[in-house]
Amino acid sequence: MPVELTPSQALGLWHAVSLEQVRVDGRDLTLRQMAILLQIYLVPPPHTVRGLAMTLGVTKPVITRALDTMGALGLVDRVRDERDRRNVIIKRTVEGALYLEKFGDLIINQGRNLSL
Amino acid sequence: MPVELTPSQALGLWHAVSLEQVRVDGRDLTLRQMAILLQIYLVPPPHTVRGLAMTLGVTKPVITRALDTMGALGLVDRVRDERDRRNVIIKRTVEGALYLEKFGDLIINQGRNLSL
DNA sequence: GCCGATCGTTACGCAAGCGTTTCTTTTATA
DNA sequence: TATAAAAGAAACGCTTGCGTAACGATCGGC
Repeated sequence: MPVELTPSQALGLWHAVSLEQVRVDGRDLTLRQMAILLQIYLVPPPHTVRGLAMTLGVTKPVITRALDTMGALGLVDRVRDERDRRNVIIKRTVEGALYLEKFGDLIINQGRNLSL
Repeated sequence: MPVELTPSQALGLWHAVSLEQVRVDGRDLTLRQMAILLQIYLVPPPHTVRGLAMTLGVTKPVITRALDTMGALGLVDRVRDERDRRNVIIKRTVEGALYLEKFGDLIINQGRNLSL
């Protein structure tokens, strides 16, 4: 089920959502952090630091730091993998799910309000 | 012409675009910078520092710094307003227009590839 | 012409992200 | 069992963005 957008709609949607997100959310996640968060919540687990780093095309410390930040915000959680204790499994949280649910609503509403 | 999206489509679109943008673009504009850039290019001029600050709901130094950064990247330009020399008029650039055109294409393509 | 108001910038100390490198723990292999 | 490899975190110096406060330049009203 593809989404067909005109150039005006595409940029207009991004514009409206970015604007509203800046105005409303004090947290101000970076694009990388947002990409990581969405990857964790939209792609089936398990998620590891190394896996996320490869998917995003960034180094591992970037993922570690992003998880530190978003963990402090309660958006994600980390648990040792007991089957291979070198790994860390990144877990979703209720707060993170709520955050993305609200963000999804924001996108939907701004898309609905587009009048270009 | 509204855009109707399901929650999966909304978050899936944001996910795909963010991911691709992280992988491809080394510039890594913040959400605020992106919102400012889109405001400049999608809303009829003139744009001033104060106006952008009010629209975004942020302080003026935030705008000044964002314009510094994006100006260094060639994405925007600044010109003194000769009618009221206190003002600075923010100008669009060819490079900025190309940047957003490519970004719009990215959104359109990722939307088209959505298969949720 | 003066003086308060407005506009954008700059300065300051601080927090957060970056890339690279090093370290610790754990696992796999010879 | 000794050793190499792998995963994630921590350390390092650096860059960039932040909020607040102060600043110089310019305008408008008296």
